[in-house]
Amino acid sequence: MEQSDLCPRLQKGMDLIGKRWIGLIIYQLLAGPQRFCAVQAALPISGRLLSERFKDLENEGIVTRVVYPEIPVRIEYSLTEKGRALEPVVREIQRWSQDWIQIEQAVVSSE
Amino acid sequence: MEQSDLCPRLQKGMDLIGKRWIGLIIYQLLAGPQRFCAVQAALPISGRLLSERFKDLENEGIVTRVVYPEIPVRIEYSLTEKGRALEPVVREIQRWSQDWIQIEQAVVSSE
DNA sequence: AACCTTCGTTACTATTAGTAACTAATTATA
DNA sequence: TATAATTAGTTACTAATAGTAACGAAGGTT
Repeated sequence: MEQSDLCPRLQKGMDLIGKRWIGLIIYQLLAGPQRFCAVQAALPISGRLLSERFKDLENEGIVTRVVYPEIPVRIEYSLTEKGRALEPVVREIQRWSQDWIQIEQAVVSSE
Repeated sequence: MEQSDLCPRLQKGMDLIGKRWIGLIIYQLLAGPQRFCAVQAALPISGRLLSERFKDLENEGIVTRVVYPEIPVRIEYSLTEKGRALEPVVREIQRWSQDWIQIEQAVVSSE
């Protein structure tokens, strides 16, 4: 494993979106800032991993975390400009999925 | 982990491209049909995983595997129509990476 | 006091990734 | 004839990541 002239930026970008849950988390946040439990409710992801992913995304400058010291504390996650710039990527994945992925229906009986 | 009304197609699509190496393998094959060792030489991926990923991609109908019984056997992997349809996704990831990812340069000294 | 909510963390198991050595078929080289 | 080389993998093993479940802290409510 010692190559190559592969563009290191593309490599980093692919590593980022080629990581479980990242795409769907960004898709969720494209709908607007959301709190932890809202994202968790929208996706089949556990709290442990969501917490880990939010930290990664903060470190990458894709997501910001804002604390509102309210009744029970409210913490909102939202996309930065860098994060919103991923919208075309998500849109293209969405389009491809609609065009090329079919859902297999459970068939009860053909009688 | 029991939700939601998330589109199952998008979920499947995200699962697919949100898997390590998949994006870069497709990026490589967009340059044209290639043999196993060429893809391996172009990416920092081991034979074991590349073999596994090609099998997955064949099962998904994204890649086809053609055997040419030549001098040493030649086996070429290429994208199907479904695979080529991922080009816009790859292009958008490429564009985003160019725009938003910077490479940290190693600095020897500032003297 | 006992319980609820939100936003996590900790501890543990299961799955996936990475590394290295090996195989089979054929061909080239010493 | 043995030795090595190439292609396309596989096998065996270790390391890293994901998934599950239970717990914790900081408040508020009953």
